[in-house]
Amino acid sequence: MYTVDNLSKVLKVLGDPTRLTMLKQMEAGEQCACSFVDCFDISQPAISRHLKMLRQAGLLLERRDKQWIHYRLNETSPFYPLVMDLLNQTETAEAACDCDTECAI
Amino acid sequence: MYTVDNLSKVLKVLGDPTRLTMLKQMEAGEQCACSFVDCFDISQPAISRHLKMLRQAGLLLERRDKQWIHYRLNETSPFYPLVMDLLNQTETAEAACDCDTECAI
DNA sequence: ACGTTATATAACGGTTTTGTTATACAAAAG
DNA sequence: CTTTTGTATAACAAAACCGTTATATAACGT
Repeated sequence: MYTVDNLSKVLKVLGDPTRLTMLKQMEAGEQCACSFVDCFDISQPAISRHLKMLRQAGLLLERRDKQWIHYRLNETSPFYPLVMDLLNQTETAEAACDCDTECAI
Repeated sequence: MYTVDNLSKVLKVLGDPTRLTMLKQMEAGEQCACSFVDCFDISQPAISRHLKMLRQAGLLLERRDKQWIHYRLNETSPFYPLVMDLLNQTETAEAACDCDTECAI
């Protein structure tokens, strides 16, 4: 069971279209931070902060590979089932977002 | 299927402890606006605005009875299943909140 | 060593949120 | 008609949010 406080904090983090789209993209698997920078029309520092909020909410895990940092959904988060449920019910981001990730491992 | 935009807007509205607690209380059935005023340590206008946000998100329906306005979950909202799912997984508000609703119909 | 690429942080500004108090409106009660 | 009770709106202030640019850090490539 969630508490109202814990759940409302996570929902607040989820309640942003940029962050929700990021999560949707990570549904397919690990994503390099640089791919988000390519996908969105906001600055790299803005991307970095959105990722930080998702991380601090415990929703993401990161893996460093050389100079690239790859983010993925944290399957051990108590909110992971909720997040997956939401993402499953959400349309794929339309913006095709050429995430061919040059930085692919 | 939700769109990222629609879902993020609703999650933003849900991402507040006061509003989430309000919804949790309405899980049990219709609630008079005045009962919320008794329950929370915020002013009546603040309560009124939280209710308005929930209403505008399509999550609530209202029923006027004399001078009292009763709110209930909108079961026809496309987000109703999601809201119920969340509420079911959330602990009952601890603050006993003497909602014996003097204003009972 | 130096420059380049990827990421994070700092500092700042505009907008939104969330509370407040004061006031208006609606309905009931005296 | 005037007062009381319940609810909504207006106007305002403090805090949070989300973007920006500038700068720092980390790791690689030459």
